[in-house]
Amino acid sequence: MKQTTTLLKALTEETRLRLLALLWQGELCVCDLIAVLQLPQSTVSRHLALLKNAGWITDRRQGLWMYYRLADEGMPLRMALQTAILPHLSGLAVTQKDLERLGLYLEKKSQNACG
Amino acid sequence: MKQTTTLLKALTEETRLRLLALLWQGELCVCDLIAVLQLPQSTVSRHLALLKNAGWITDRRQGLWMYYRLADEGMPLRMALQTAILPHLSGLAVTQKDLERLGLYLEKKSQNACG
DNA sequence: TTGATAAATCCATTTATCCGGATATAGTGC
DNA sequence: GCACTATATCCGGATAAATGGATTTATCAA
Repeated sequence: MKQTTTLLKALTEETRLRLLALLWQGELCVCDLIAVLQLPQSTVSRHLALLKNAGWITDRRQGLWMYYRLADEGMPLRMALQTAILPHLSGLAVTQKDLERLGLYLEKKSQNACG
Repeated sequence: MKQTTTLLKALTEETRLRLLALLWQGELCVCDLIAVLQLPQSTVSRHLALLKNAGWITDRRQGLWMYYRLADEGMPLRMALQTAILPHLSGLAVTQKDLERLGLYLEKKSQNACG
């Protein structure tokens, strides 16, 4: 039961839902997420840590950057919740704005990388 | 987004999950739920009110008794979450004990009604 | 109207959660 | 080792939730 409520508690905060919706698009590093959400670094990092502890996401270090992505198949409840929630999130205005910002941000980032 | 988090927040408390699992069995009145959960009346009543406000359950008065049951079809997100969570809950030890207590309680209750 | 019962609401207290600046840690390159 | 950057963690204050006893409200029956 504890594990169940931990999993669910992780979902009850707008910033964390926005993070999950963004990570649904694929792997992103913390600095990407900070740029898109436009929130303080400590806030984003804290929410990511909580999502990770709850089992929603996993991380991977590459040099200085930490990349986060949705966790792989695992707990059936988590998979079922994911199926229920992610499509719903993508219909919300907040999420759509975030995804738009993400698109612009990644575009600009790739230009810089080549220039 | 607010509605989404409200719906999810309602799920982040053990007592409320136990209530939902019990009501999955069918309509029950507050006194039934108090008897099974063995918690103070004000605690149970408060959690029921919260679940109702979030849209998870509906109530119906019959004389002195208030009967609660899971809400009918409605918000797609709620239905999807329900589908994800209720089967999971019924596999948990806490829920199984509750259902067992419910069975014993209802049996005793029906005997009293006839005797 | 009165008395009894079921349930909701109030209240004060405790507990959990969130926030963001400050600080610590980890990795990179010189 | 030292400077630099990305990220994690710490900390004190603010806000939100949960708790359960006491009180209130609603309903019924005599």
